Amino acid sequence: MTAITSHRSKGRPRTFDRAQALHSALEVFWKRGYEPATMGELCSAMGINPPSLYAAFGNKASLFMEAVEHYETTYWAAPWRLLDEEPNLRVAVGRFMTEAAAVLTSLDAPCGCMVVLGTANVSPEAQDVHDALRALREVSRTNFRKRFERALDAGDLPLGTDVATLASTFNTLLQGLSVQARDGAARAELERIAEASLALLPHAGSGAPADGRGRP
Amino acid sequence: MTAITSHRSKGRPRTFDRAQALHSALEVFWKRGYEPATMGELCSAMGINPPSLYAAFGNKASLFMEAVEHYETTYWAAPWRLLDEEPNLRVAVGRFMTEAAAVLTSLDAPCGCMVVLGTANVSPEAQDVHDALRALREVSRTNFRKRFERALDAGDLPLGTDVATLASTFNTLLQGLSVQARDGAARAELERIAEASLALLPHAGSGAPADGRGRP
DNA sequence: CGATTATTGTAACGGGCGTTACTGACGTTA
DNA sequence: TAACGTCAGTAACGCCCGTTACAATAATCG
Repeated sequence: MTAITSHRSKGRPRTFDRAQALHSALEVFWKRGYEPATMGELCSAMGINPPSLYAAFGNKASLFMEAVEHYETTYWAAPWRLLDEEPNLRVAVGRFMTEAAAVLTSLDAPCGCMVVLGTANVSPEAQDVHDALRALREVSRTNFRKRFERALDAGDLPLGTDVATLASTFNTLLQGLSVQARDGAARAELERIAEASLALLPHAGSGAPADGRGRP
Repeated sequence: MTAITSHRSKGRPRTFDRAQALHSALEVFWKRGYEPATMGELCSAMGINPPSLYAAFGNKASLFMEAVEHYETTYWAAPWRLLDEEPNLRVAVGRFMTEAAAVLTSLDAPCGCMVVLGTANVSPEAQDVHDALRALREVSRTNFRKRFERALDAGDLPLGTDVATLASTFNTLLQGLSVQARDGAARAELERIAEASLALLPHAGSGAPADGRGRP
């Protein structure tokens, strides 16, 4: 057999495509979650044996983290850019949430978001991985908040809008969509929820509610 | 030692309080989730040894399901009744979501909802438990939907309101709150999100949006 | 061509999991 | 009091987990 990637160093070259193996690992982790995914299952899906896996990726935790990076850039970089670049706030949020609904139902099996559900309940030994994913979830809220702050400056949100809470609310809804997707919700249903979420955005021009309560 | 519960049958009576042991098991399952909670940890918390546990509760799965029943009646029966009995829709929803925020942060450790996160990612062997909890999550949405249908009849929601999607949206938000709580969000923050969620309720009198889109 | 270096497949390692024999202790019944 | 039935504690079972020796193989370097 010949090497798939050209090697400059000495030694026997690996006979599998590292990037392709990583993508296979991603699918397993996505469907099963971090701890339920076994090394045997990963090896089968990647088409390699344990020593090859450990030589190429370190151990289970580092393989998972690399898979998460791959997941983020492959599936979520574009939606977040869309939220950022679309000038109309409501269009931006609506499209982002609709894209999210598509991503969360993109695999055949019920999946949801790997970052939200991947380490939803893990044993204490996996605390490191759990914390790393929590940091990524925090990034999601920050993305929302920055977008809403810009909208506030642009006059697309009423003065006095609590953008922090608004961002938390959308982030909460986004994470809830993962649970729905994992439970087998159809993409169309997630899209309806995505549309309904736009009602959370207060309209500029209407006075901003001081305490968030509606008129009784 | 004397028996704690009076026995009418023959044989040596058990020396521990079954209900109290169940509550201890609930706390462990709540904090850790179904599979990460080990029998050793459960036995320690319950103050008994494996044979006593198996004699009293069957096995891990049946102990978990019984703990879930106990959890539902102890923590969620009252909030759901509140949603059902409070006549004013917005007050009902607002109070329910606020109560939910309190429940989801009621334990010292980060917890979230046991039904939402308890079997978030499990190995295929625990499919039965996973399915049972999914059915319970479905009940949650049904509760919302019935309440909104009543509100529609009472004129508290505009004619033509998509109550099914509205119920799904609140259910999604509720499940997202569990992820937030598990990530260590403070109760006050969950309460702010709970208040913000009221914006999802369309006001009666304003025309119901035919397609859910806001005015551009 | 040897020497070196990395990868490969097989097979196994220690450890922790859920679960259960087994033996002794205890309270009820006859 | 003697027989019976259930519970308690110790210790172990089989299984599967993530991980790794080990020897064979295949490429590059001198």
